[in-house]
Amino acid sequence: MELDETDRQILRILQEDARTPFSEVARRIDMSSATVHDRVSRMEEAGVIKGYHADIDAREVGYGVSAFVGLRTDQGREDEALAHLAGLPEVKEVHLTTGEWDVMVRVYAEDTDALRELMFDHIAGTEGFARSQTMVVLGTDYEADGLPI
Amino acid sequence: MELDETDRQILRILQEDARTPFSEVARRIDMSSATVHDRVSRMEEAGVIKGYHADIDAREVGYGVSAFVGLRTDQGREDEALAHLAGLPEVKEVHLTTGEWDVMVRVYAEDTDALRELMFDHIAGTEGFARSQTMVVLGTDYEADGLPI
DNA sequence: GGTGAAATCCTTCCCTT
DNA sequence: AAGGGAAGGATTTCACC
Repeated sequence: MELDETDRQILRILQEDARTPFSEVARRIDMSSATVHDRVSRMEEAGVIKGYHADIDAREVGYGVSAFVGLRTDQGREDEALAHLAGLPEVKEVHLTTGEWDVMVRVYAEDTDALRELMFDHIAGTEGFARSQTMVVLGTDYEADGLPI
Repeated sequence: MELDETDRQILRILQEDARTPFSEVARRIDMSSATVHDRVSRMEEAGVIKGYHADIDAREVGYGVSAFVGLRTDQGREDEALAHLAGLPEVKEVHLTTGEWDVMVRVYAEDTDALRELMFDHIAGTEGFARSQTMVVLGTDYEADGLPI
C-alpha cells in the first residue's frame, strides 16, 4: 500500500499513543476526523496497522526476569521445534536469524527458578535443538514506542 | 501495585486490542464502564500500563530488514556508548545482558545497504564497542500480542 | 476529502453498599 | 474501598456530497 505524508503522520501519532481520539488526530494533522477514520480503516485493512496493544510493565504482572535465548536447530526438525516454542506461554517472540543462532527467542519468566525450569524442561532439553545460550536481560536501557516513520 | 483478577482481565483485553472501548471491556467483564475507567486510570498511574501503541508492519513503512546486534563494550565507556545507541533512529531497543554479549540491540533498516551503513558507520565502528555480531532476522515465526496475564 | 447526524462512548460526580 | 447510575459533552461511524 502507498502511504502519503498524511498517513505517516497518523501512524506516528497512533504509534505513540494508540488511544488518541481520532478527533484529536484530526486536529493535529488539520483534517476532519472522518478522514482520519477512513485512512486508519484502510491502513488496518491493508495490514499496515497490525493492531493496537497496551504496553504492560512485565514486573508489575509478575515477570521478574526476561531473556534472549539463542538456539541452534537440528537439521530436518525445524518445523516441529518452532511450533513447540510458539506454544510455550513464556515465549513472546520467535525469530529465525542468520549468524551464530538459527533461532532467537524472547522469553519472560516469574523468576530465575522459573527461567531455569523453562530452559531445561521446555527448551534446551527439547528435541530439535542442538545448542542454546540464554542471555538474561539485566536491564533495558532504551525502548522506542515504535519505528521512525 | 496489587492486581486482582478483574484488573488482569482488563489488562488481557487491552493488551490484545488497546482501542477496545471501555464500555465493551465493561460488558465483557460484567462491570460498569465507570469501574473500568477507574481501574485503568489507577493502573496507568501506577505504571502497570506503560502506554498504548499501534503495531505497524515494518515492511509497509519501508523497513525491509531488521536484526539483532550483539555488542561487547569497552570497560569504562559504557554510558556514552549506550547513549549513542539510543540516539540512533534505527535502534529500537537496547538491552544489557549476561552471556556472550554485554548489549543486545534491535535495529531496523531500509535494506541491507542501509543496515551495512548503520553497522559500519554508527555502531561497530564507534568508540566504546570492542566487538559486535549482527544477526539478521530472516523471519518472525511467532510474536505474542503481550504477556500471559 | 468533507459534512452532518445518530449512535455510542468517555468522564465525572455522587450515591450506595 | 469499591462499584454503579446518570448526564454532559465528546467521539465514532455512517450515508451522502
